[in-house]
Amino acid sequence: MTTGPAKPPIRDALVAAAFQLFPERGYDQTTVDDIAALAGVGRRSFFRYFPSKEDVVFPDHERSLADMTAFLAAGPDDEDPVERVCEAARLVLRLYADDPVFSVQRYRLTKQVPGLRTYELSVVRRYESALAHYLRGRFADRPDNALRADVLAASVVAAHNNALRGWLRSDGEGDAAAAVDHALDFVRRTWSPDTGDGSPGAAATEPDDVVVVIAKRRTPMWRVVRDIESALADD
Amino acid sequence: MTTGPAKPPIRDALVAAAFQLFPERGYDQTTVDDIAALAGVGRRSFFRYFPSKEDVVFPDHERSLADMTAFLAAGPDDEDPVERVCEAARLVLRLYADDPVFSVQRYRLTKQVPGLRTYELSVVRRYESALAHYLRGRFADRPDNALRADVLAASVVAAHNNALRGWLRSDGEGDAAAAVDHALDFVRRTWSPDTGDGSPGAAATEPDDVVVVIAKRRTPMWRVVRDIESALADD
DNA sequence: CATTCGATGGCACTCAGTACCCCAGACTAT
DNA sequence: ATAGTCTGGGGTACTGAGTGCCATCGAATG
Repeated sequence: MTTGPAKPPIRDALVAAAFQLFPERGYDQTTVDDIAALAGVGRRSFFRYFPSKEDVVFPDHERSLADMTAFLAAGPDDEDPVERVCEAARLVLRLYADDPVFSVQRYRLTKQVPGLRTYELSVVRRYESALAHYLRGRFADRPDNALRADVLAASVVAAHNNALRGWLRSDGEGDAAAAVDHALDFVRRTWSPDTGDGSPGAAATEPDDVVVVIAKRRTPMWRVVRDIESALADD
Repeated sequence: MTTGPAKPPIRDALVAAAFQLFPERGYDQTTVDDIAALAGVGRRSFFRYFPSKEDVVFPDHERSLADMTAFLAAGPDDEDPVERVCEAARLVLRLYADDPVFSVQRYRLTKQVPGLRTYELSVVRRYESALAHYLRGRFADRPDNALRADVLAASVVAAHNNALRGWLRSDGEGDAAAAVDHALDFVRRTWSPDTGDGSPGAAATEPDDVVVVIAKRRTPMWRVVRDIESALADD
């Protein structure tokens, strides 16, 4: 009875009705009354399931956002935060890739309805804020931790969106996972601690409990901290 | 000249009326009729000057966006694109910093009205798109130019917003230009080694002195950072 | 003086979103 | 069983944003 196939809940009926009417008449030309009528419910019930007309276009983003924050919170403390947020981005992508038909349909809609584009922005922003919040905590012991967190979160989201949009433009034909992996790899390369030129040398090879760091004055603080951290790490 | 005093006073009156009423009654409790009535014009005229109620909160963003795109287009081809977009971000910041009272007032408003936050997001997005479009062109000869452009544009915007928000939170008391310079410097440094164009900033930091730090393993990070910071400080 | 044009006000309309009340069915206490 | 009440949906009326249409007024122009 719980998973009866002959009883689609009202919520699903509303989503189905909306995505039947939107491609036919267009988003603006479809009223909430039309959707409710086609779904066989009263207009009032629509707003019981969706706080606004726009929300029916993103029916399960609330759950997805909750999933992502839970995923971030469940991360072990010794995991590289950069890896963790990249994995979180992959999690979101999977939500799109698991239902390509629906995702492409929605993409076409949002592409040509300014109001939906704006709404989608606010949705994406919440993901970005969740990432930034997580990173602020993980970067708490670094200078400029909020700035670092905001910029990295924005970078990850931008890379994710770049790959996702490319995949959506191809009608969901290509390999979404590979595309997002490539994009995230780009971000990871510019952020991962690679021993570059001019960085302070860290004599961490000695097995005793002392680390000696030699840094030149006016070395960027992030380089110093980065190398200290890797030198202090127990691995 | 085109910038003569013959500007429509109605528009300014509407903005003044809106920003008088919003703090009094709140944004949602202020109707467009109220604003128009206080400005001494008909309700219909409000929508002649502003396409929506939200637009009156960002009266000159359209001009600002045009300024920024023009600034990007006017850049010489031999200039480092990273520097150019950073300079463009500074341009936008100046628009806020030039009128601190208005900017702080608007910040307080957008902070507590979800609809305005969403609208501001769409505004910021247009700046980011303009930056990304410019960078796509400048990165045309590199692999992943679109990805590189999107991520860098997002980073610059995130850094700019981080600095701007900090300044706005302090009621416009601190040095906004210095804050955004610091934030943009962070972005520039994480991108300079990767862009590898021999940016002018890289050679300028010719270290002349050396500092040695000795730390024990598992020392709290904040302690290490504090000592390093004071040792590296140029005083 | 008549005309055209641009800017404005007024009116009426659609539609999203909300407040309030009603109704039907299910479950429970007596 | 009868009454109480809890829940989920329906219906009505209202507010307010945004739009289309037309009348008006004033200035520039013939």
